[in-house]
Amino acid sequence: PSTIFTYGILMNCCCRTRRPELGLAFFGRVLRMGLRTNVVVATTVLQCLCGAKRTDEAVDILLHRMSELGCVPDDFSYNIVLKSLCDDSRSQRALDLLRMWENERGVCSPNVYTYNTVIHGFFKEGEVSKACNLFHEMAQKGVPPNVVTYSLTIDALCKARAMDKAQLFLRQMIHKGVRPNNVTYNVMIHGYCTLGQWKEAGKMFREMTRQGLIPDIVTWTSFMASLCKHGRTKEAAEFFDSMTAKGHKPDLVMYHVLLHGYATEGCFADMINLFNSMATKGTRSVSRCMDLFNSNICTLQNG
DNA sequence: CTGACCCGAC
Repeated sequence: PSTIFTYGILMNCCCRTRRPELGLAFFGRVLRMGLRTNVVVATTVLQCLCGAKRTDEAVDILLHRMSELGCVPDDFSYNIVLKSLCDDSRSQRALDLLRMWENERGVCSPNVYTYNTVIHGFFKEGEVSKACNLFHEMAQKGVPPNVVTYSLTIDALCKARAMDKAQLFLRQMIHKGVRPNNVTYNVMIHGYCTLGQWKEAGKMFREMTRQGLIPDIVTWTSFMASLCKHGRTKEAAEFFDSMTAKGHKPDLVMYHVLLHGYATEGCFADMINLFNSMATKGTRSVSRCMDLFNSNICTLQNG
């Protein structure tokens, strides 16, 4: 009953559970069985290669081998490989590939995911002007920046301690009708907290809730991290306690932040207590991954 | 069956 679709699902699963080589092994079976590959499965192969840190092979397949397999790369194919190049700190190479894609004039062209990926890559590498050029270019080419584009730009400005410019961008996006989301406000709040500008952070927090947005675990964690960095771990701990008392489940990052705070201030007894409560409460991220894997295995067997 | 952004870390 195995069709190319079931292999696609299985390979995707291997990728998500961090077993890209296994996914590639399944693709080997697809080839041996003589099943006809479609563009989604070919793109999943790219994803597996990228996950296995074999980006150059992914580029080669994207540019040369996909047509041999009888399919045309689509926007997903390009975006996945571009992301991998950017993750490897080769954003300029990603931009070159983006240019090649534009010149192909095929069925699809770079979209908002594409630009966001490469802009983010440039910001991460400190290539601010290249990132800004792309920001302007996308709008000119009829791809308006969305909430992600603005959020990652605002994040870069905040990390460069340019809070005034970040604030300007926030106003600009609202003016252009792009609604800020939790991420947008989280990076602003984190920016102000990092600089110890608690008052401004509070303003952002109130603006966020006024917009009907609900602060999430990232909001709280970054707030706690800033408290710890300013030698106020005790307040961070009180915050943590009130959160858990309200039934909010801390995640691994939140524990790490508080543990690191305790460690910095030499509160070793508190560290041990927290460590023990961490072990009993546990985190479910790993088991969730396994659930995903199992349900997809079932799909395969039923197919 | 597929893609982009925020919190830690040494």
